[in-house]
Amino acid sequence: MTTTRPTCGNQLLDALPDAEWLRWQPQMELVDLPLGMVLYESGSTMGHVYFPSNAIVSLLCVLESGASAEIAVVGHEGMVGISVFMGGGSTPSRAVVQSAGKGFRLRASALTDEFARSGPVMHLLLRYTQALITQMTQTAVCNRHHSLDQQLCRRLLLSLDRLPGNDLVMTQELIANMLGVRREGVTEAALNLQKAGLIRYARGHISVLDRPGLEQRTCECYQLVKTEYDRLLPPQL
Amino acid sequence: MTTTRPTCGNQLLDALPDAEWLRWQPQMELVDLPLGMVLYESGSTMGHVYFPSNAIVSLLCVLESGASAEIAVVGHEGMVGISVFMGGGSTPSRAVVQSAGKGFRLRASALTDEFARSGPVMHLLLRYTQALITQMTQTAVCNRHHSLDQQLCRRLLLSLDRLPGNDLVMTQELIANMLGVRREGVTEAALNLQKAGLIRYARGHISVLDRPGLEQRTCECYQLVKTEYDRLLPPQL
DNA sequence: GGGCTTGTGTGCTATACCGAACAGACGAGG
DNA sequence: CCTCGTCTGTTCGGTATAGCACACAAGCCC
Repeated sequence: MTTTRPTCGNQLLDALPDAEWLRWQPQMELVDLPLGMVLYESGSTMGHVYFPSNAIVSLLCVLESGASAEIAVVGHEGMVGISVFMGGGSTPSRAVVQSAGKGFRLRASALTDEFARSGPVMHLLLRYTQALITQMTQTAVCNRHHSLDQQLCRRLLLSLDRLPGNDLVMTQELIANMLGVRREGVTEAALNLQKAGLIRYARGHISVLDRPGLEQRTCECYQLVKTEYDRLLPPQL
Repeated sequence: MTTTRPTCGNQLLDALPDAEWLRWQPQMELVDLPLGMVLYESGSTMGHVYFPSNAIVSLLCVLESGASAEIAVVGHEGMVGISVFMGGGSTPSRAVVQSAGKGFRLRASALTDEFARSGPVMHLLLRYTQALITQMTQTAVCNRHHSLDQQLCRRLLLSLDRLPGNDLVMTQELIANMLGVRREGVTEAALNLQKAGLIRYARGHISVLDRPGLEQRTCECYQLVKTEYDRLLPPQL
């Protein structure tokens, strides 16, 4: 019997080969990611990359007018800060903690060093980036063509997939910012879902009562993105 | 005096170091890219990658309902088929020639071989991918928050940047498919621009009369993406 | 010329979402 | 207890776009 490596809760980290894991371990910091924490501002140089374990991070694109839209969600399946290894070192978007929790932090230079080895880590990160791109593009079409009800379902499922249990902590105001719509619109959509018996919520706390119901009510975008993640990043590597 | 290498019209290819250029040259095919040609279908395996010279390719995301939206535009500044080296080998989007012209084609395996060398080509392609991601995300917010008039301006400028001269060949129907809106909406927006003296058009032919006017009327998204391309892929490498 | 396709303009209704204002309801803290 | 801030529900009017139907005009083929 070999002693198995302890899992850290982040799928990318847990998928690392042992050699890489040993190299990284001394440099990884476990950090708190409180709600609202800004990991990167638009255009800022990224000093670290983050691997969420039970936290969820939103990648937001903010316009001059202050209006915004979420372009992707990152939780225990991914990492925040891909432009560190893609090049450029910054993006014109903002990364905000949308559900508090913990995550691992690694200095950007450590990641670029690892990336320069062109080993399995590089290919893992590139496949992850490809999956992220799919999420972004599908979100874009979804914005354009699907109803707010459907988008709300999709968004709830995205959070649900990245958290244990069936409870979410998120106000309607927060959801509105993420979907890029008015708060009142979210109120209405949430009422629809509540009337249908799919969710129950009160003051920033949402309990999902009928997850299959949500999956049925949402648009194709949710499943399509999920399938692509599974294809590119199989749970068992 | 050394003999200078002939330029081929694609910025990525022209930016290749001589060593890589010599390796690639025998494998590159110059191909015709007629209007409407589908380079990749959603989910299909990519056998080649394409480097447009004077053609323009749209990356479209198509929904089950048949509705679609363009997520990015690729012309002489880039390449089509990034998922070949990102991993996976396919994307859930479609690549269609939106303006006829020529381009260079390379077998996917040749590109992955080159990529595996982890040389300057890899970093160039990754930076390009990063720029493409920016274009996708900005398009997503733009879809959400900006008016059809502004989006039409942006879209015309995108084509204009990738073609010589001031004339575009594109019907309103085609533009509507790309922007993910109704054809009638495009008619109205185009009328606005024509009344303002910015463009003139007739039966699929658009002449841009006042490019600065278009730039002024469009939203921030256009300039932001352009700036990011210039940052990541400086014209002089 | 006649008949066809393609591209463009227009007129309706329906609906989804925005903007703003406001009312109630709950929870925390003094 | 009361106050205050946060979160949610509701309302009303305005606008942008969808969906549909149709008219017209220009080019193409016969």
